[in-house]
Formats: sequence, structure tokens, C-alpha cells
Amino acid sequence: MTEKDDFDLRNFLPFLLNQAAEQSSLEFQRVYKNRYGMLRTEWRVLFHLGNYGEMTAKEIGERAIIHKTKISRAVAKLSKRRYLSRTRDEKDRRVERLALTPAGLAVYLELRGIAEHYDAKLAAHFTKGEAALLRMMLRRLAGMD
Amino acid sequence: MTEKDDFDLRNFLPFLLNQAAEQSSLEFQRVYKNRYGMLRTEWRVLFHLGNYGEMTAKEIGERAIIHKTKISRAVAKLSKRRYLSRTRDEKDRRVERLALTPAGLAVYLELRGIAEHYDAKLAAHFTKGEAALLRMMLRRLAGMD
DNA sequence: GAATAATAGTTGATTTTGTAACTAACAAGG
DNA sequence: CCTTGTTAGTTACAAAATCAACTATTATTC
Repeated sequence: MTEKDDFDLRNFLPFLLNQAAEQSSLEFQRVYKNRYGMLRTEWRVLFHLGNYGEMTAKEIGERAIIHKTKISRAVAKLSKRRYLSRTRDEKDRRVERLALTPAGLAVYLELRGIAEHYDAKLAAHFTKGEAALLRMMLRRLAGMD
Repeated sequence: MTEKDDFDLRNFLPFLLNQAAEQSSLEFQRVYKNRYGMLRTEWRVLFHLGNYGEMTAKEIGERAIIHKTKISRAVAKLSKRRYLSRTRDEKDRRVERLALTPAGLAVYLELRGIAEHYDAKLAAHFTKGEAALLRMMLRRLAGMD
């Protein structure tokens, strides 16, 4: 059926990367979803604000390559839950500066702890050197360098 | 805001893997979407049948970790387009054996050619050895070994 | 061998995402 | 200023994904 050629779907990078991403986020997904009732975009916004401090919706979208409508909805939900505050930038009143509230920061810190532990568990599949190389290669593929 | 600690979101594997997967499938996505009018699950089903030959919906779902409702709808669409044929298994009449039609095989071969070329371009970011190691590590993370 | 459970696959209702059009504010050129 | 263009963010509608319930068939158990 495959007509000569040694193509193997399981080695096709777009497929393989997606499978690895999917598999290796399952457990973490259960945490933020079931335990914190969050969506993927929501924890990402939370982590961006926790990790990098005050940002605008646009900046988060650029950094994480998330479309602005997704960000907009995630921000609305996190704001309704009082995890973040929105303040108009008086220099440019189109812009909103987003920042975590104490409640949001608390949730971020909890989740970050879980994330660190989880990441260490994933990295334990490899040697230190391999893991570092993996991250380097992934950053290159993600266009982060 | 980050309160000591050196956690960096951009190195968190579930995030990093997802970013890399997303970025590195953009171009291929445009091909199967715009040029062939397919959804992600659809090309995957097509590739499974092309790559591994006759399979059942369940087998595809297990191998690719895709939920059965997604498979069901993808199979329905590919079948309506006459890219695959469905035949009842007479040993167990709940099961359907799926196989590519000549038309489906032709599309598969075209897409496979594009995929191979695309994969080579991605792998060219690295040395041969690095790329091989990357695939190995991804397969491990994906639970494919 | 009837009753119950399990499996392959489908369908319908709900949720989430993606696309496009929109509002509000600023920017630049005439 | 005032028209035209651009940008940040929202909203409405269409497309797709998720979840639960369903049908049809086979397996199990008493």
C-alpha cells in the first residue's frame, strides 16, 4: 500500500511533535482543567502575567502566538474571577495593562509549583545534557531564538 | 512579581512542545487545509491508511490518540469524497475495515511527497545526529517506544 | 440460553475556537 | 482640523471539538 519509499508517519516531525506535546501535557491539563476550572489559554495568560509581570493583551498574544480573540476571552474570564486587574493606559487609552491580583498570584504560584515538578518529571526521561539540547531544539523550531 | 525562583515559562516542556508543534506545522497545515480542504484529523486518517494499510477506526484512534467521534466524522467525510472504502468485517459485524481507494491513495501519495520535503526542511535546522536524537526523544515523550 | 456487560461506531447537544466585522482611540498627511 | 489609515480590543456568527447518550453487535455469566 505504501508503494516503495520508507516514509514513516511516526517520524514526521509535525505529527511527532504534536503527539509528544499532547501526551506530555495530559496530566498538567487535568490539573488546571479539573482542579482550577481553567482553559489552556487561561493558564497561559495567568503564567505570562505571573512570569513576566504586567503586560498588555497584545504583548501576551505576540509572545505566546495566541490569537487576540482567544486572549480577549481568557482575560475576561480571569478578570471576572478576580485573578487579574485591568487598568487603562492613560498614555494610550486603547491599551489595557493587565496584572495579577493577590488571588491570581496565589493561584499562579500554586500552579507554577506543580508545573516545575511536572517538568522535572518529564525531563527525567533524559540526561541533563539531552534535556538541555531538547529544549534548545524545540525553541529553535518554535522560532523563539 | 515572580517571587524568587527561576522558572521560565518558555522552557516549560508542555508549553515549549506545543509551541514547537504549532509553529512547525503551520505550512503543512496550509497545504492540507487550503489545497485539499481537509481537517487535521482527516489527513491523519488518510496517512494512517496510506502508511499502514487497511485498519479499523478503533486502531487508528489508538495509534494516533484521537477520540472516536473525531475519527468517525473524519471517516465519514473521506468516505463521502471516495478517498476510502468501508467494508463490514464478517467475523465481527461491529467492525469496519477501512482502506484507501485509488483516488485516496493518489491524494495520499501527493501529500506524502509534500510531507517528506517539509520534514527534511524542518530537520535541516539540525545536524543529522541531532535530528535523530530529537525524534528519539519525542517518541519517548509521546509514549511511542 | 436469557440477562448483563462490553465493544465499535454514530449522533445530538454543549462548549470552544476561528473568522470577520465592529467600536474606540490614536496617528499622519493634507 | 478633518479625512484616511492603523491599532487594541470586543462581539457576532460559523466551524469544529468535546461530552454524553444512543444503536447494533458480540462476550460473559449465571
